[in-house]
Amino acid sequence: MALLSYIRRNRKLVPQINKDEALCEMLNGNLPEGDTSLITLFKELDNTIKAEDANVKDGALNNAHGDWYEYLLGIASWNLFVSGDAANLALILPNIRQFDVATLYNEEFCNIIYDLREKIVASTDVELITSNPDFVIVSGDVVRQRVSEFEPITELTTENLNFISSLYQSFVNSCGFDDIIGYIGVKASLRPDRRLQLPHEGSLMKAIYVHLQTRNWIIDPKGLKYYAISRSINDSDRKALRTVATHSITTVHNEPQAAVDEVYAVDSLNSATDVLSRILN
Amino acid sequence: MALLSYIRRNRKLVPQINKDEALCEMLNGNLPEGDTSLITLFKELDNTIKAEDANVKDGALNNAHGDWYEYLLGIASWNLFVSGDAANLALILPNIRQFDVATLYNEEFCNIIYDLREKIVASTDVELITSNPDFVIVSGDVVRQRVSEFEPITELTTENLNFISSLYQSFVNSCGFDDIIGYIGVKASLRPDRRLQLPHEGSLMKAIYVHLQTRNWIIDPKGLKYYAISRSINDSDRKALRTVATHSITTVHNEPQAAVDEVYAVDSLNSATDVLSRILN
DNA sequence: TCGCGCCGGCGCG
DNA sequence: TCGCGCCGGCGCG
Repeated sequence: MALLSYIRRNRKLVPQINKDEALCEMLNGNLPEGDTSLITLFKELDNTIKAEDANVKDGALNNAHGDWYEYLLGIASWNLFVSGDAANLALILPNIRQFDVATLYNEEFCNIIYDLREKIVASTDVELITSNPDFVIVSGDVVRQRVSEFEPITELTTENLNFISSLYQSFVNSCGFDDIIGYIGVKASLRPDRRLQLPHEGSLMKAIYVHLQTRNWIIDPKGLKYYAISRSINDSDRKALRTVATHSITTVHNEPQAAVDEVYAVDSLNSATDVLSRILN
Repeated sequence: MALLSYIRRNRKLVPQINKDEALCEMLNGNLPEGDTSLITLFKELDNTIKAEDANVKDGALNNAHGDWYEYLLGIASWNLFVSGDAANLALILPNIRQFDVATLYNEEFCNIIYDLREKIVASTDVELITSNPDFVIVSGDVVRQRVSEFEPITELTTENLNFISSLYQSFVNSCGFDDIIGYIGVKASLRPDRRLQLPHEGSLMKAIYVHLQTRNWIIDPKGLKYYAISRSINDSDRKALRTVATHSITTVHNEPQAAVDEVYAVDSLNSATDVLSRILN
């Protein structure tokens, strides 16, 4: 069937979803309505895919949900910045094998991070490992320095999805200490085990930031923010995400600091815009 | 079919696996051979179950694998202690809603942990949350104080599974500072995201321990160990699990300390015995 | 080929 | 009822 261009079959005839094409084709190139529930929408898209090919595994849909959710948030962030209603921009990041987030900093700070990693490994065989955050928040200043065209995204096309997911490349080696405002951990859904990946990531990013600050005698820094966004969040999630960044509780000198600064439920493009205007201003 | 006592159907006719019974019945009450690969074994058990009822979902099997793996490690630990070849005992822990690990400590230390949690929450609305570790390692001394019968487990029965998974109850309020030697994070398999739950847990348990030590002026403490065990471990897993406990890198005074002290691949009862004799001695 | 980071569907108390 | 903590099956570079 020609319509099924977003489901392919590999050499073993296992169906494989092309995540970008699937989203664009099923939505006919249109962004979801502003108030459409993404929980509902993704279930409908799942049903469409399963109706096309019942052999599609749940794991494939799980995988797609993660990207779809990031794409829609990435578009909301871009459009908000283009409209002039956001001071800063949230950028989708690829995985850590594809991109080292430290290289967003200019050479000076990037080298300090390299140096920190090396020294820690060399002295004690201990590492500073977390997954790449889903989004990085960069300052509007650096965005205007590095990007020249600011057109809103009004259509869901694979070109547009490719644009927002590779935008980060424009910012390599271009951020000063204050140009990386923070990160966002994004999950389509939470579980009591998986949600702890967020405080881990927040803790590590903040510990590295504190180290940068110390090494450079930066007095009274702005601080690094780490936010979490999911389609649905309950009270236990909120409580767990208030977990302390452990580097801040061993001495009495510092106030204990949360690993995740704020947690937001975002289940539609409208709420994405609302939440991002709070985070990005 | 009468044989299917370990697959039940709820009111909506959805099949449900009784995890304990399933393991015992499928293995006919026998422990796996010492050199049987658990990866292979679990796949065979999955196939048996799916052959009985094709509607069993992968999620149900995932859930069962976690328990089966813990049961077998719990039995190996018990038998090792009973045989006299282990100084300490690793106990299966339930989830955090069912049991607060802090209550394993005697009243004095338990109250300090309560106090720490309260003060942190009251002062800064920040929490100290992680999932319960899968296993706690308690000293042989306290085991001999609290348990009177030491029979090896030679059969897989639901009674025996119930025994090893509720043994922890014997140790409530009975551990001094040095009687909780450490914890073990156990996962049947790892993924690059899920494996980070282990350093998070290790980091938090160690930060709490350091706090106990500080509050009690304990000089030169033994330290708290956090181990990780999985059926299969690759180089990236090992590297990620060497991630630093972040509380140990903010000051120059302490040596950076790993959140996870050692990582072991355990894919058979024999290797379980080998690894546990290293951890528990 | 494999490492990354994705997430839903559990059994149980 | 729901919170806990379980984990495999992805699409992609």
